[in-house]
Amino acid sequence: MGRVRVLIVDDHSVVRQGLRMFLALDPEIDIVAEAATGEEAVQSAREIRPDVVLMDLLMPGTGGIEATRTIRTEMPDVEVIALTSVLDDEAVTGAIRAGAIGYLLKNTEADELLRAIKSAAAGQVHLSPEAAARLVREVRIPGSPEALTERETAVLRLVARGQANKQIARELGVREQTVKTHVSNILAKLQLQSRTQAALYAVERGLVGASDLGKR
Amino acid sequence: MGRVRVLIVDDHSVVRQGLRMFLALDPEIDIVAEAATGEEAVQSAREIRPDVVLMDLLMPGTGGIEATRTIRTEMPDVEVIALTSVLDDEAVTGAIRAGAIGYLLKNTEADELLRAIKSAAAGQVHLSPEAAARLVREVRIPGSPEALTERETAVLRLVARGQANKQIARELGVREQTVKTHVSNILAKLQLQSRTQAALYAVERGLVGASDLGKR
DNA sequence: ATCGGGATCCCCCAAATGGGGGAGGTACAA
DNA sequence: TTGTACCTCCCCCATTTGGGGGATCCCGAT
Repeated sequence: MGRVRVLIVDDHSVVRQGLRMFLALDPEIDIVAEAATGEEAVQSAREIRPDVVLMDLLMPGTGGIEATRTIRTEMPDVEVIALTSVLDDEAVTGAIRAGAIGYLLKNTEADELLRAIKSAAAGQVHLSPEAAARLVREVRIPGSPEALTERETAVLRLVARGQANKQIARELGVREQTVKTHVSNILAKLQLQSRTQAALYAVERGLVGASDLGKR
Repeated sequence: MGRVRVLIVDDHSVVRQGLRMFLALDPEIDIVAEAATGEEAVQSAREIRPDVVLMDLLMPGTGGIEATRTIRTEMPDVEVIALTSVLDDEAVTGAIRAGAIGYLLKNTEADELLRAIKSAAAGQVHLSPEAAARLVREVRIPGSPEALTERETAVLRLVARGQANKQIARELGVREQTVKTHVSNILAKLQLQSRTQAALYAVERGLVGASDLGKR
């Protein structure tokens, strides 16, 4: 196949310059356009149909996530890589839900960025390790359950084994109060009403090994 | 006759790997497919018509017992061997009632597992000694302590969908008091301490379909 | 240096849950 | 007829659960 045709979207021209500079060094990459806003990005994507869009998420006006969603629904063959300086759960999961195939931080090395672009052109997912970590915690499901913390996950795992707060507290070496707090937060984040629902939720997601169910 | 065509069903890929590894050593065994859920197992059985299905009972979603029932009613020529890590009366009798021809624990020796598979392919019953013991006891004592009544089963099914007593009462058209009584009796019969445990118990036994879990 | 997230604990309080009784009704079988 | 099992509902009461505050500590990032 030919060179990978790339659209760069970022509101800072310096960033665009920098990206173009060092992406141009790769003979397989072809920078076909640039955009400074979400609207421009969508417009440009419509006209030139790039293979890959490098999309900054933090932009004035139509944000990168919104632009990503529009592009992906209108042009499923155009892959979008989210490129941003911040790493937070909402941005990561939002971008992925909007249809981004990759998520990279701006401090990624040159060669990793190149690999990501080529992967995306081939339709393969490429996430920065950090972004991937965020994602696995957040199971992709409508209703956008917020990511549970490590401790909360541990508690949920025990809830899903049918244990009462008191038992969990003993097992984790904390007060029952603490467990109660965690359980409350879990229910709030997952938008559930009872520990039984939480337990079922965990089982559905395979958060507990099926074999663990018998451990009573 | 030719080699015994086997379908492995287990939600843990490690277990599948392990089983395939050491079953592949026998020249008479042919692993033709694997499945990770009850649905997959049924689907796969329909497509490839294995001689024997090695079925894990403890799986998230459609449990192994339910899958066994479906396979055996649809495809009587496909034999199912229940393979699980836990040994309890409900699982044993449930699996047998669902149509399993064998019941083995996961810690059985390699050669016994092989014998069981070949026996199953020949339509012969093969139970682990412990399972056999449970079974005779169950048959001899029909008034088994774990037999839930029809109404109790209905209640348990709703408990396993994460519903509160009040909701269940409304759904069944009775007082909340009645539901409480049923739940208490269920817990007593199954020797459990909480509704969460009851819900998990029901899921393990495939009392609720995987699709039901989402019905909240 | 400050800010925020995470974990830990506390109080109060309402609701849900679970266990112990009992008590009608029906239906089916000994 | 007399059980017996099942379903239904009730009372009382202890415990558990869940929600609302708030507080402290630690740690990592800004």
